[in-house]
Amino acid sequence: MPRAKITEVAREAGVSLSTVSRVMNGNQSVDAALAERVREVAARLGYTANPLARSLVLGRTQTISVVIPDLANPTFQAILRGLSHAAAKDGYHVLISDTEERVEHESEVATTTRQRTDGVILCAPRLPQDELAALLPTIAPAVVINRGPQENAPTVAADYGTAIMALIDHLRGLGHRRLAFVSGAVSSASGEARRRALAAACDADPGLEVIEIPGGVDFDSGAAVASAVIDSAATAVLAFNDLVAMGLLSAVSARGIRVPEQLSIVGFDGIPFAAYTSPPLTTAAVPAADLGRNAWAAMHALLSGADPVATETFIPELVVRESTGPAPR
Amino acid sequence: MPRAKITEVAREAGVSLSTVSRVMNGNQSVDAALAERVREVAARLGYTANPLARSLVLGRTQTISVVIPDLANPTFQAILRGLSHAAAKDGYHVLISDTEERVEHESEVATTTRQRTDGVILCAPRLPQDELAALLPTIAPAVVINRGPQENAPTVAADYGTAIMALIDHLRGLGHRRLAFVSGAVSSASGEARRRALAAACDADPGLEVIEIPGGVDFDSGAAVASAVIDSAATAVLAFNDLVAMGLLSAVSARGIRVPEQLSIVGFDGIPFAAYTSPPLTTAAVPAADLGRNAWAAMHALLSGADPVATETFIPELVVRESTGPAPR
DNA sequence: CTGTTAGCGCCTTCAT
DNA sequence: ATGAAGGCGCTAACAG
Repeated sequence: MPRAKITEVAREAGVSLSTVSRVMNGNQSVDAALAERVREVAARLGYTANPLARSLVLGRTQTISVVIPDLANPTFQAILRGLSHAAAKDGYHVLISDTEERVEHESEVATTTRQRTDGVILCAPRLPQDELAALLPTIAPAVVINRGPQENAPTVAADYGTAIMALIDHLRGLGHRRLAFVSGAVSSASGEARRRALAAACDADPGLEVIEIPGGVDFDSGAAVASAVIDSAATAVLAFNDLVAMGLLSAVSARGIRVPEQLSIVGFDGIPFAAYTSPPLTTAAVPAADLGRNAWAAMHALLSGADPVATETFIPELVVRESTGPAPR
Repeated sequence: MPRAKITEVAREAGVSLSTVSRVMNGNQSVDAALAERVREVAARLGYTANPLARSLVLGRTQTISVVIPDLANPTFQAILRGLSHAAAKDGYHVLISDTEERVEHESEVATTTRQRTDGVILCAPRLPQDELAALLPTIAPAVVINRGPQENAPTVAADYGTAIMALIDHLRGLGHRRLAFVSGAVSSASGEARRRALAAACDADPGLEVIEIPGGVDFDSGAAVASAVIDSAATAVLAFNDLVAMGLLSAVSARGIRVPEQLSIVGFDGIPFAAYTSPPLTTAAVPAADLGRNAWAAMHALLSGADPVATETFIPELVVRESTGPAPR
């Protein structure tokens, strides 16, 4: 019960505030014996410096703000986890904000939370680039996750384009030529990256065809596009993420379609559960925890005045499981 | 960019600090015209009161601390999500701490984070009751999740006992008499509740047999006990949670055991993914987001001086899916 | 080496 | 209705 204030410790130990403060902060310039006495009194009183007061005078809170769009999404959860563990290891606290996919609030949340923290790590896939660019300088130091390189903040991101390529190559290798792409309903940074990669793949291989089917980002939206996918006559489908893939897999299976014999499905993200569907999902595993860990490392560097890398990129790993197989016929 | 301090606003508006403060806090005792002018200047300068300074003088931070044992666990994630959404709605921030299942740190984390927040919501299933009891008064106000009623803090919990009963009744109804229980390796509050319910069921029905198999709390530990489960000759198994159930389901399936024809499996928690395994998992759905929401409500009441309910209990819902079926033979 | 004196930025009596 | 002054609890010059 850190009820005790520095004043009481000082009085009890018969010294001045400054001395107590020095001792508590490990300032060597205090007589050893005196320091020991102070420490003892402090211990006896259960004294700990009030972090708020320290923050006010020191100008730092030992806390960072993390804003993410959706705590229900396993990928963001993993990012948060890696981040929070890493920050904790360095003695930092994490203030978490879930914007619940309401893009209009992201800037404000970032700004507001920034005031009570030392910096913000921003995961805002759908925030328009110009807004983001305008926001960043006002909340520095900031680190951005899963967006292209930024003017005013280091960036930690997965390379969605390359991962999509790997997925496509995998499918092409299996003989698939007509692909469906269930895109996230909303235009996100990573969605764009996916789309670009798809387009590039089509350009490179005229025999390849990709039908884009608008969808969402969760189970339900995956299930919802089942008909559209089937109607598309595609032999393989790239889902926006594993959640969508799982919803889709479940829905098409329910309609008697066999995966992968009649339809191959690939997910994206590599959430742990993707290994437990039936059949297990082929996917591109985004090292989300690493993203989080590295986002913290970048922030830590910023906070420590070290010069951080401006852009860090992770290549998702292609994980081939049983939801993909040779193209039918 | 809330760079502006109250002093600048005051100077710019030609008034005193106090006036600005009053205006910003909606204190009516300020001349309307003057107030308007101040507001305008404040807006122009992008002024916002420094939350840290306010916290220091006001003695409240508008932030609560949430400590949970494992951010990788979907149930805790859901709790956090419900909690954070509810708190945000009331204008509160959330400082999140993941103790990574290191029970020895839970007290300290709670104490430390309490100092920078207005209260702590504690999810510490394995913290010994006496330690918890000793801790609570020192971190008040506190709210405890998923533990028995506490002396010094309101409690929000799922009724594990009743849920286990429902699961057992379901299995008994299917003719199962020899059950395996894959217990979490560690003794947690909810683990005890499960065990008690199991024991009670055995007492009530001498024909019922329950073999306890020590396990963990995640996929891998579920897979790890596959042999033990098979060797136990049980016709149905209650997994500690859905994760364990999934790992187990996957492992026994790989050994050619058909679920539920040869072995019924039930999980616990009702994580979203449990619906997507093959076969989909019968489970007891803990309303985790509700737990979180209500934990916040309890904290909010505490913070507002309202008298909160001391103990709130949620009954998990039995969700019957295809992983359970009639006992073989 | 230790104590005294200023603030950090804001809110709040207390006067006026 | 407004301003001046004190203090929230602590750290950091600045003096001794």
